[in-house]
Amino acid sequence: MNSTLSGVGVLDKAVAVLEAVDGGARSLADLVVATGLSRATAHRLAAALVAHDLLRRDAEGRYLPGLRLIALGRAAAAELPLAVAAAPALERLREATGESVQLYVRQGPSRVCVASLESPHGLRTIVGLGASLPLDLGSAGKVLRAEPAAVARGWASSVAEREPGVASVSAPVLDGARVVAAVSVSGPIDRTTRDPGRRYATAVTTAAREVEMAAGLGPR
Amino acid sequence: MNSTLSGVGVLDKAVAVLEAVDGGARSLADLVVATGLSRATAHRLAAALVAHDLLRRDAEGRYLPGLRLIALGRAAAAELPLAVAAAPALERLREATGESVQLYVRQGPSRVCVASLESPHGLRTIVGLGASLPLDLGSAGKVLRAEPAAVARGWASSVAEREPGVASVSAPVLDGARVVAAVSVSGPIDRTTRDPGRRYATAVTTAAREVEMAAGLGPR
DNA sequence: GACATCGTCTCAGAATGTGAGACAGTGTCT
DNA sequence: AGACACTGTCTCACATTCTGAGACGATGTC
Repeated sequence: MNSTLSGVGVLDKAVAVLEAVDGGARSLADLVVATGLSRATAHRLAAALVAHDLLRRDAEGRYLPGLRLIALGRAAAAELPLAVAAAPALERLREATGESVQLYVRQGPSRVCVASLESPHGLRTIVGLGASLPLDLGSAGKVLRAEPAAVARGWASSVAEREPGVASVSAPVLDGARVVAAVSVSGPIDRTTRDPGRRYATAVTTAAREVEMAAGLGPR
Repeated sequence: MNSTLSGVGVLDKAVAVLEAVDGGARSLADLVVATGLSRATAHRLAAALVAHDLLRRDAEGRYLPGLRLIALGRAAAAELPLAVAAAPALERLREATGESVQLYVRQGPSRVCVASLESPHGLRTIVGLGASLPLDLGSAGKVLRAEPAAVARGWASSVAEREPGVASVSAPVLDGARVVAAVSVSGPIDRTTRDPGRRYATAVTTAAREVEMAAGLGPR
């Protein structure tokens, strides 16, 4: 199940417990099956996490993510200079395209959405802030993987790759030659057409340059 | 022995590391002084947390809160039925008063802000979502402590108690006789006057009743 | 009434985490 | 140039800490 290289330790188990509750309220028994720990161990770790407010219990005794996490989450978001610097450029990109806009950074074997603006349309792409998406699917994945074709052209597109009915165009945010993030526009194929690059590539690459400028980076 | 505050264990140390970085980027040496751990231990724990994306490292090698935290934080916020149910009532309260509005819940020895709407005024009270504030100061503190005078009257007020220049009025959100949260309005004394209750008590208690209704609770 | 399932707690055994110290790399004085 | 004071990283023998089977009382369900 869990595949990080780590000799099993308390911390790894505690994190497993923490991640088990991020889908919703879980009873102790649920935690046991989700983590593979023994009842005694799951109970002990959960109790310890509760003591630190990383977990809390509802009236029925089930475990929920603790309130401390919402403060830590905000600290994590605030400590992302790129996301805050990028905000104005992303806002302009949303206005120019009318579609949902996201900023992704690479995170080990996946990509994490660190900024998300939604299209004003009724039918729109929605990616939750902090959401973890696969690196091998979608235009942003190509960009973050530094796929040769994407690097050469300065942008990448995908149609119904990660999600049916959705197309997207992404451009790399560069620091020198290093890809540090991907600016992405996505929307329903009906609006984006099956060749979304034609429509949005210019706007997206422009936005990527603006982000670099605002963040003090640059392609050099 | 005592199960409330645990004797030192890995988990407690890991949490100490996690909390050390929520103020900003920290070098390993910073972590050592902040946590009191040995360099070797701090390094090992930090590395383990990085593997779980609960910590990350910037270009200079310093430790920052990890991106996984922002997803967990959002999950924690989403899992707060009270906060989501309260949103419309709080919005109405902000419109009615023109001041910043917060919802607090008790958290052990302090109170945590679980919903925060800011006043449209240029000069306004700002309380970060997830912020942890003292329970012994401010009108919301009185309410959450179930201070007799506050319970009897149905609301509490404070002037320049927690923060100079700021006054607030809070009302309890009740489930039966139990105080589950505090609805709070706060602003600069110049606007709220030195008797903020006169001005806002009705609106705040009304909002508290609306929150109870929306959350399926009630004073009975 | 018998039975299943829940959360909680204890305890002996062992696996796990621990800190001193070695190490290489970097920056700063003299 | 050297000497020095820092970094962050890693190893290793030791013992502290965590572990899981199982007992327990409460609840819930046939």
